[in-house]
Amino acid sequence: MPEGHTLHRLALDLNGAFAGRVVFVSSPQGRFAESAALLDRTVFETASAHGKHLFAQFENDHWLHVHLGLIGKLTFMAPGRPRGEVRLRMETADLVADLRGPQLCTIRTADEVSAQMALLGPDPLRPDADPEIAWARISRSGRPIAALLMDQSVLSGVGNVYRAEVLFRNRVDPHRPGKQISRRSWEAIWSDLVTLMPQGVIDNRIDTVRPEHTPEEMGRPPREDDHGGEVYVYRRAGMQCWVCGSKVRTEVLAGRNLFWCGRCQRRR
DNA sequence: CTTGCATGTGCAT
DNA sequence: TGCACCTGCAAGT
Repeated sequence: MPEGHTLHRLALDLNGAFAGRVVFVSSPQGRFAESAALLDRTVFETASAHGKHLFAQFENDHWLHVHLGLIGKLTFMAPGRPRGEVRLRMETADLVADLRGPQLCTIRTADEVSAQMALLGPDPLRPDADPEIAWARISRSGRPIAALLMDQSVLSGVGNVYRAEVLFRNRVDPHRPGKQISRRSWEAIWSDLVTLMPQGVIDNRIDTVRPEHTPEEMGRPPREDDHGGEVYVYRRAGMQCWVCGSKVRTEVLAGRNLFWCGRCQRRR
């Protein structure tokens, strides 16, 4: 489930487990063995996330840079033999963190980390984020707002679930070009992300349904969506919109499956 | 058992 | 625009 909230949650969990401690680092699967040796038995200083990127600072200007991609996972468990293909293992006497299937796992210097962060747009989960930087790009672009929200150089951390849900919650047509989005709508979208995403970090899942639209309020049977949360439109193609009852639509936009309600989402 | 799909990105064409 | 990457899970046989 790697959208931005997942990486920020992992940074918190890594800090809770390892910050300030000497850690054992290895690569059971072997592909990260040389790099793991550089980190092994050194101090894990601190972890942080920017968008979908995870950074962990170790001693000696060694920064671990991880991107989970679509299928990568970082899981915690009690010490024991690794199960499956584990690219990177970090551990202390009482806790193990195993990384599997990452898109990217490499060691960088502080300068390289800064350069990487400079490529990323403002992250709604970071207190230092400046939404004006994103608005400057969006308000000049002819690309659909649904594509701009996914572009990590415009803003970072939003993935396919948050893009569909934040556009629904703010009744914005996903196809509307950025330059035709009103300042008012953009401010509503950004502030909604600043509300939704920290809740995602706390819950470790994405829930977007407002209290007035919960199954109890709407007289619907309770259910869990495939991704493990309650959402309005994501992966609900062909099903009834929970607000207006019309069919949830889907199409591929910016290379990913987009979901939206053609009746509810008409705002500029 | 096999197949297909997925919350992502980057490279080739 | 398409696909390769790589793992887990759910659905189908």
